[in-house]
Amino acid sequence: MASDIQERIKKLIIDGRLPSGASLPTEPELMALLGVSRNSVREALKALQAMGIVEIRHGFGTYVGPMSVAPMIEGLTFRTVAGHYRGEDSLLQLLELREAVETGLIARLAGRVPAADLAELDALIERMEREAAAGEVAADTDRAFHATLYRGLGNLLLGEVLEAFWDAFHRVRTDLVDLPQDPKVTCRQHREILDAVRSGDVIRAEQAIREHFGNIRTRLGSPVPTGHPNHAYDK
Amino acid sequence: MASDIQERIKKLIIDGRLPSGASLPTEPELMALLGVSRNSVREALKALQAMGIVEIRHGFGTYVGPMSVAPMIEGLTFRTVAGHYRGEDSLLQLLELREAVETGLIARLAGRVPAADLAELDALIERMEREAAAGEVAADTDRAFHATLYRGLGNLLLGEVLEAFWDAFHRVRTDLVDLPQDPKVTCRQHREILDAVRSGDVIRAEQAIREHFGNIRTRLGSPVPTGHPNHAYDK
DNA sequence: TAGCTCAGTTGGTTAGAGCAGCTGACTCTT
DNA sequence: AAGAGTCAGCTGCTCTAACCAACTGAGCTA
Repeated sequence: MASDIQERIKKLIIDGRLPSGASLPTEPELMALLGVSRNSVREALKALQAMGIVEIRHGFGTYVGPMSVAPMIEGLTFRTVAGHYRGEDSLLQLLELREAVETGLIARLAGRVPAADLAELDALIERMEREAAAGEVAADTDRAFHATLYRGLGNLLLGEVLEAFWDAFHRVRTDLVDLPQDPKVTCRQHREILDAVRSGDVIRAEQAIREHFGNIRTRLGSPVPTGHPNHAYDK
Repeated sequence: MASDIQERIKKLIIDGRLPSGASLPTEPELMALLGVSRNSVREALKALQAMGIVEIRHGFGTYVGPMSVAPMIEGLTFRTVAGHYRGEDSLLQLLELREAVETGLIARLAGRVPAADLAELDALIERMEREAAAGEVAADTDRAFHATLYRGLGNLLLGEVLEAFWDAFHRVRTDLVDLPQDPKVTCRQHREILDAVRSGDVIRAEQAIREHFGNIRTRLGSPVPTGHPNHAYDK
């Protein structure tokens, strides 16, 4: 009976073709509509909120959520942190996931990034160089670089997933280990990635991405795979 | 105050180094421990359950969840279904996500799949052929093929994510559109993928994966991108 | 000894009351 | 007449207290 409530609320959204931001019935209305107590309604809404399906604003109302993949960040982050504290190499796994996916995608991208994005990427590298010279590089600058890079693939969902991976990794990294950063190296690697992608050189682009991740991996204290992108059986 | 409760329960797990399946305090114990009412405890647990962080068993107790990425399937599925009903091409986007990621990964895989996995993949294709001849192909056979294929990358997290994408796509597909299936074509394509990967021919492997997804895409009623894996600016 | 029964524990659900944040209309001041 | 301050009302948030439902395990019965 209980989890049906979640399903029935989801059905309300689906059947009503409600877009993100549309307002949902109030708690008392849902009680009447679904024939359950307030408590059950609230528990269902809490669960849906955790999945990003609804958005609850205190004193205002309940709304259809942004439908982003953001909620998965929470789960990924927790999983990684918990694994790390239990002595697993969960952070490395998350990094390898990003490396594997981004290396694969860069080939589709080389030589096909629209001029507008290229310009934006140039600006982002310059911004990072300025920040590096000034001292601290804002985390958002790195994030924006990766996000803008893959925007050219023209798939909104894919972009969101990659950002989610980035966010999870970033959150875990700052929470857990204080990774030594050399902003200048990061700048140079970003520039190399951009140059390779701009020139359409697939091999070089893959190499650049791999080196970028290899750099992070090294700072993570893990051996870098030898000579080949695949490292499935290195251990 | 409210969402702090979730954080504090998560902290219990982290600080206690609790592994998946470990039992958590009972609801009354959590009330005393956190100094909040039962209702608030339950709402927090419901949210954590939705994220796969805890697992609640009626009449038995509350436990640390499996920490899988399974919960994201729920969110992805809903997002896709909702988008579909609102006239967006969300299902196509999900398929493209899978295609982009799997095409990218196959290059890392070609020629590096361990013999045991190759044998298993052979068996899976044979099983699918038998099922195809008998009539209906079990969905799990296709799922197992994709899962086994990428197992060789040696990253458990990556495998889980790919399975989550597969699951979401499968669920939406069966719920929404009754995609015409030609099991024989699927069998042939799986065999081509396996042959290419076995021979270590990266180009052919990518081509085979692309063709496999192109096949699904066509049945989805969408134009197949012309001549190049990238289709960012075809529209 | 094998199986059943029942008491105790745990989560599930309901009800009612009061708290807290936000909005919009109303009123008072300028 | 225009602006700012106030307040009534809606909304979600939290708490208490009681009972229902599922599961376990000890003890009883055959």
